[in-house]
Amino acid sequence: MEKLEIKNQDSFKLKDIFECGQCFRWEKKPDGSYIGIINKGVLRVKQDGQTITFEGNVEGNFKEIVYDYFDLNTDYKKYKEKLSRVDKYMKESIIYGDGIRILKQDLWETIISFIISANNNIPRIKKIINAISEKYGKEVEFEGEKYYLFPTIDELSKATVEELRSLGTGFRDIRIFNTAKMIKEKQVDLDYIKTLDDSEKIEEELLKLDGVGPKVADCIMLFALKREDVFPIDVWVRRVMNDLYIHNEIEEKVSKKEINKIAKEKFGNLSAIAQQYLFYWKREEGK
DNA sequence: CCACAGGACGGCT
DNA sequence: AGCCGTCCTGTG
Repeated sequence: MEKLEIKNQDSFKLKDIFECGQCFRWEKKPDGSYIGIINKGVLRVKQDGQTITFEGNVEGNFKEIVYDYFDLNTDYKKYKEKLSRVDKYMKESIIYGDGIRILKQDLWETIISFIISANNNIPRIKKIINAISEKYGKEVEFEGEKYYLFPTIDELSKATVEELRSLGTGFRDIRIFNTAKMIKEKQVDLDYIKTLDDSEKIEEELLKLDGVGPKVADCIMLFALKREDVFPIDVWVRRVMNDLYIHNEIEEKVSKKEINKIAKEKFGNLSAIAQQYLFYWKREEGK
């Protein structure tokens, strides 16, 4: 068991990070800490004000993995200062979601997770990902309990469509099956994608995968590849953007094109970060 | 029992 | 290019 303590950490709140809709494998424990299964192992994170404690077992250098996963080398104050100047809405949303950070998650796991997210809600997405991990992933032990890592490409490629369906994936079964196959056979090469600089080129590659449309591609690019210039548009984002900036009487009529244009104008190359604050603010408010 | 919520896709114009 | 019906499961 390894341990790392960080003091004076700003822009870090467990709830904001784990419940802003970016991740599916973190659970809150009765003592307020969170336990998460990342691709390299199991972690527990505790927070006492500005002091954060990470404990766990991971493959590789513990500190490096924690810093990388929690994006601890990025100064969120800079983002927040810049975006607060956009308008009063951004300012308010940043006060609300002050502790948000964008996690840097595993690309393969993020692709499958967000294919599952299509037309789906968070509790069910979590349930499906846990079921898939339990069936195909490696078992690991942490504090005397059993956990299951998200399956590797090879492990998940062994799944049949029928098995995937039985795990509750619904109509997404074939999409997961096809995408796993395409990635295993390197029709879409994840290592190649990681070397790409141009967001448009990355999107083009991701869209080749079955079950990956514009929204899912943007989420993958943001949550696994740290692209700050994307703008994933789901019903909530459309709702927020219409309420704040567009004011169309029929929300469904607002086109993605129009939303993207306004996002570019207002938030520039930080559109993805702005979207996280806005989304979290309005979604929590609407609960 | 029904209505509703949530994106990708394919067939249509 | 844009519109719309369909896909599955959980909730109220």
